[in-house]
Amino acid sequence: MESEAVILALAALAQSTRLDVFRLLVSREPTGVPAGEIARELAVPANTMSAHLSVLTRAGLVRPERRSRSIIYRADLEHFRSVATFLLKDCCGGRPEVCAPLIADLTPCCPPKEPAHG
Amino acid sequence: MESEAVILALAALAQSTRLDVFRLLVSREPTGVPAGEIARELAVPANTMSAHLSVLTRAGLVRPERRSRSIIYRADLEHFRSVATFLLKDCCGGRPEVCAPLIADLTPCCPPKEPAHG
DNA sequence: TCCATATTTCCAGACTTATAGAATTATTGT
DNA sequence: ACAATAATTCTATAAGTCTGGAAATATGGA
Repeated sequence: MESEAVILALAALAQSTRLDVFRLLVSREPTGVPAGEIARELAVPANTMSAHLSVLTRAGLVRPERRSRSIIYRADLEHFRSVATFLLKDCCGGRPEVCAPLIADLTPCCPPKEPAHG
Repeated sequence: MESEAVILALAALAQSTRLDVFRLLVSREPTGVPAGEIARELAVPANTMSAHLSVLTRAGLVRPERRSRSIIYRADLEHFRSVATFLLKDCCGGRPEVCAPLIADLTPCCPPKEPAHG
């Protein structure tokens, strides 16, 4: 991942409406949400929301797909993960003491795949 | 962590000079680097750099400490980690399939503490 | 006190972002 | 073709950011 792409993603998320949109779309994976409904749920005018969705799309964090009259937006979790990876490796490279507690913190919600016996 | 604080941190890192500063300071932990040297190494005028350092400081990502005539800046890795945790739990809550590969990706560089026998 | 060093604050200009009204485009049904 | 629905683009305004020259502030040494 290029640092230019990371900056684009960080800038996209560094705005409260857009952070809310991204969280909403993550919570609605894998179904996605039409643009109008996003605007309604977050109480933002449709055209303003359209501008925000365009920023998130350019940043690669969401992807639009037309379905009949609606345009369904979905979070691109792969892209988000690669941004997070860049950030953490940047920080972690040579400094395990930083990421180890983060992994410890994350593991309870994301258990590494195990054979089902416990 | 408040989402307001996260937005501040994301905005601070969403700028190439500041991302470079943060990376530099992470690589120079725990010694830190004086403001003037940061400016020199990144080829940015001192007053411009001062503005960027102020943004990073307000965001909680770095901390200044005066030592004689110099002001030494250090990365605040704890704060950075709590930003990363917020972002990933936001994404991860209920969706282990997102963070599991990230943990897998991170683990080689940040081995969980083990008794020394390997 | 006077000077040099290190950094910040003040200020202004250029640029970018956030917002939303009005108009436009795309799709579907009658 | 016409109307209704869904979303975007056009446009303008207000607000915020980035940059760096000039001035100001803090520190330490002679």
